[in-house]
This record gives sequence, structure tokens and C-alpha cells, in this order.
Amino acid sequence: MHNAEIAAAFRELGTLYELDGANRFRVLAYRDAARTIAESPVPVGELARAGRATELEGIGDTIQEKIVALLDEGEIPAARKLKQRLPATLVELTRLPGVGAKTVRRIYDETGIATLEGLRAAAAAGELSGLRGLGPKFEQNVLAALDRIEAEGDGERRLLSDVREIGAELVAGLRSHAAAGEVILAGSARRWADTCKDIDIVATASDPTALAHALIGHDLIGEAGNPSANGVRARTHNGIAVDLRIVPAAELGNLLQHLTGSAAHNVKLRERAQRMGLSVSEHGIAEIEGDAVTRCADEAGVYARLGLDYIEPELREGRDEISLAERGELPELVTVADIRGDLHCHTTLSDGRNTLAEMAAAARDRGYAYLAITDHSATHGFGDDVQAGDLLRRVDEVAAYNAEHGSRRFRLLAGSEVNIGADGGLDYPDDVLERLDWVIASVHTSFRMSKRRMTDRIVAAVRHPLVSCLGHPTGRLLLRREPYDLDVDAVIAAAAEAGTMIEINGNPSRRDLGDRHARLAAEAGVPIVCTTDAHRTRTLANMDFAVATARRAGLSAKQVANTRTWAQLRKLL
DNA sequence: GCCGTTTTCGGCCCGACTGTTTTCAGTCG
Repeated sequence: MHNAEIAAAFRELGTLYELDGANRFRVLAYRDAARTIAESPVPVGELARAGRATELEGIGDTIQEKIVALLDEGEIPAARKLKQRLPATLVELTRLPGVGAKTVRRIYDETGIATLEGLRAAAAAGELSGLRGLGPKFEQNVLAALDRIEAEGDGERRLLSDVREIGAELVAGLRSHAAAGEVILAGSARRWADTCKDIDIVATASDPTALAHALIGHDLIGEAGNPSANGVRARTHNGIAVDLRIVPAAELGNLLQHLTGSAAHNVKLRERAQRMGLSVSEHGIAEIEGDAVTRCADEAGVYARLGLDYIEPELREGRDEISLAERGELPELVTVADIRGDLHCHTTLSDGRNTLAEMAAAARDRGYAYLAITDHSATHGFGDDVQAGDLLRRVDEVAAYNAEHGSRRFRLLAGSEVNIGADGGLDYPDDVLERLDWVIASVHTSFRMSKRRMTDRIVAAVRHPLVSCLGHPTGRLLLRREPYDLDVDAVIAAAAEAGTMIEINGNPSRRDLGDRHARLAAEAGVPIVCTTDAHRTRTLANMDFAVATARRAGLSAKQVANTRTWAQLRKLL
């Protein structure tokens, strides 16, 4: 059973307990455990069986036992018992925005309503406003929320690339307003998370209410709440929630820190502050015994007041960044400026949109010293396959390009993205691969294999002496396709032993390796390569996403191989 | 249910907003 399924079971259990009226901290404990499980880069089921899941934060003996029971019985016994007392469909009702467990339970107790359809009918008939604490406004909100979910889905997450694009447009629109001071994109988009649920914007303004109105007036905004001097909440036409918060410049650092999150990071920060006798909020850092309040114009001031080094947004996920900051041991994160070349791109020879010369020119424009041309291999299919003869001609074309345009400042590398066959074999004979500067091995077929077979298959490719790098190792497509069933630990161990590099693919749908696995790989000594997998000149810019993932993994420039010159990188191979 | 620079018991981040109330509970991020 995968971490995601285990986590879902504990989220459900938390809600069932909440509906049952359990202590709210117990509910929180299940939610925290679910988050830890979903976040873990290692299979928590296996850990629990080995009695080691309690090493994870927020998982004690009780939850570990429940994980094992879930694996053995397909269900958590406590959840089964609760579902005998309460309809399981009540859990769905709590997912309606503005409708929580307390409200769902009261409605169920007083009317017997337990389904979304039942709730809609009762709200439409005005049957809920008779209940204590619920009025006509509540019924309107329920109907609106149901309509929105039907039209747009359940507050679904979106790719970071989509959210950053819309966020940047909104920020630019606000900055152009006469009342605007600072306007900054915050939240998960600022942390460069894989996916985002909403857009958070932090601002200062000479006339805050006017700036809040300016957001509502933006072309992208469809609906909005009540604007005030504190900001406004709104929603884009395509359904993304937008939260604008406005504060005096003297508190901008406090608010930016607060709204950048993550929630887990802020909770840990505030718990630590409490131990120091301090209370942290978006308005300042207050002494618990006393009146002094520290307001910070910038974030560095917030962390400094708490005795911490500045923590980059990409690291603020509530993992170990606070203890590292406390000890002055935060890594110096790799930046896009450190990257000296891209090692994964396609041209019109396979499925790319631009020619070799166009890709080379775009790479030079980005200031790169090298670009590896890595078109798909012989069995790629889709009419985009590159037979061995075509590839060898391409090697000559690369040599010709370098002879004519190459210099110490820039050169092309002859490469290939070679399919890994179902048996772990590669798509070209060794004497062809030997002609290449750079070989990426990737899986593009037969995704649904057993974990054992898929792991053996990829480990075999990683151990091949002519393979430089493993491409998009888990095959995940964010929000679209689950990763292959794969023992990532075993692949990392094999790469470390064989001296094979592993890619962080910067296609915003991939980000593969993901940040947590990339950290494990780097800790195992595997050189990481940040690439774009660009299929056109424009997407060479996706290096931002690859590097962001590396930063979220806590990687320094030294751990990213393509911060080196090509001559230095070659020595690592 | 978890956890320990005060603790194996007694706490558990903090505030904004909403709708319903006559001072606050519920929900959310």
C-alpha cells in the first residue's frame, strides 16, 4: 500500500473522529500523521511493519499499530467501528468549504441528512435555516459551494507553472496601481511547491482599500468577497482562490513570513518561539510576559528575532529547516545562475519543435557553456524514433557545429535519451553509445510492472557503464499519473555505487526526481543534474523549476553536477 | 494521539472572517 493511500485512510479517520466529537488535538494528531506519511520519501507501510514508523514525527505506537492493521485488514479497525455509528458519507460533506464537522454533525443529528444530494435538496427547500445557528446565508453558501464543486471540481490543486503565471499577472496588475507599495507573491507559489491550491499576495499600500478594489477589478478575477483595508479574498474566472493581504510597511516581514508558510513551518516556528517566551503572528513577535512587540519590515528580522538564520522560502516545509537554522547549518542553496549547461533537450530529429541550431542559439543566449542534444531513441515510436544511423549522423552534425561555432565558451554535446526496455536493456548497441558524450536512460514504455521487475529494470540501466544519467526516474506526471511502482531507495543505492547521475527533470509536470527523493539521492552521494527536457527553445526556461526542486531538496551548487564545467563534469562520470 | 531546553502529564500556533448571535462558535489558512 502506498503512502498516499495510507495517508488518505488517516485523514478520513481524523474526520470520522471529529464528527464523533473527539478531542480536537486527537483529530489534529491524525491529520499531522497523515501529512507526515504523505510527505515521506520512504514507504511508511514497510517502516511500520519493521516497527520503525515511530521514528517519523507525529507517529507514535498507536498510529503505527493502526498502520499495520490497515495493511493487514485493508481498513483501520477504529474507522470501521466509527462507520458503524456514523454514515461514511458524512466525511464528504465536511469537504464543502464553510461546512465543518460540527455543522455536518448537527445537521445529521437533527435531520438525518448524510449525503451531498440530501444537503442540496434541504438547502434548496430552505429546511436548514430552522436549525439553531444556521440561517438563509448558510443555505446560499451551501448551494453555491455545491455548484462550484460540480463545475470546477473539489478545490483541486494546480501545477505551479500555471499558478505562477496567473500570480505574476495579478502582482503586475496590482503594482501598476497608484496606491500600491510592495506587492509580493507569497504562499506555496513562493516556496516553489510542485502544486498549489491558491494564490497568496502580500502588499503594502498608501490606500489599502483602493488596492483591494483594484484586485477585484482585475480582468482575471471573477468573483470576490468584501474588500477592506486588510485586503480581500477573490477567485479567478478559472476558479483559483486569491488571497490579498495588506499591512503597514513596518509589519511587511511578519505578514510575508506568515503567508509564505508552510503551515507546518509556521507551527514549528511558533512552538519554538513559545519556548522562548514569544508569540509569533502576522502582526509581530510579542513577549508573552510583557508588552514589547517586535515588528519586522523584512523576513530576515523575523528569523533573527527568533535566533535563527534566514531560511529560504523553498525550505519552509516544516522538515528540519528550523533546527538547521538554529545551529547555523543551513545549506547554501544552488541558484539558476550557478547552472552552466543543460543536459536534456530534444530537437526536430525526434519530437522537438526547434532545430539543433535553434536550440544551440537559445542555450548560448541563456549564457550556458554547453548543451547536450538528447533526442529520443530507436524504439520511441510516434514516428519520432531515431535509428542508429540517424543518431550517428547527428553525432557528426554536432561535431560540425562545434567545429564551426564552438569555442571555449560554448559547445554542443552529442547525446541521446535512450529508452530502457522492459528487460532493462538499452535501445542502441554499445558501439553506438560509445560515440556519445552524454547518455540519459529513461523509461517510456511498460509503466505497469511489479515493483520488483520495475526496480530490477531501472537498476540494470543505472549499472550500464555507458549510461551517464537516469532520466525522470519515477515517471510521475503531477496531477495526472502516479509514479511507477519503484523502490527508489534501491535505484539511488545502485546509482551511488555505479557512479551514475540522476536527473531532476524541470518539466513543470514532472519535477522528477521530486525534492524529497532528490535529497536522499544527494545524501547518498549521487551527483544530481538539473535539466529541462526542453522540446522547444522557450522551455529551456524550465530550468527554474529544476533548480527550485533542487533548492527544496536543500542542495548546494556542489551537489548539482551541471554547475561544473563540462570538463569537470566528465571527470565525475 | 503525540511529545519533552518546564514536563511521562498536561499541554498542543495564531488570527481573520462569517453568520449568527447579543458575545461567540465555527471554519479556514
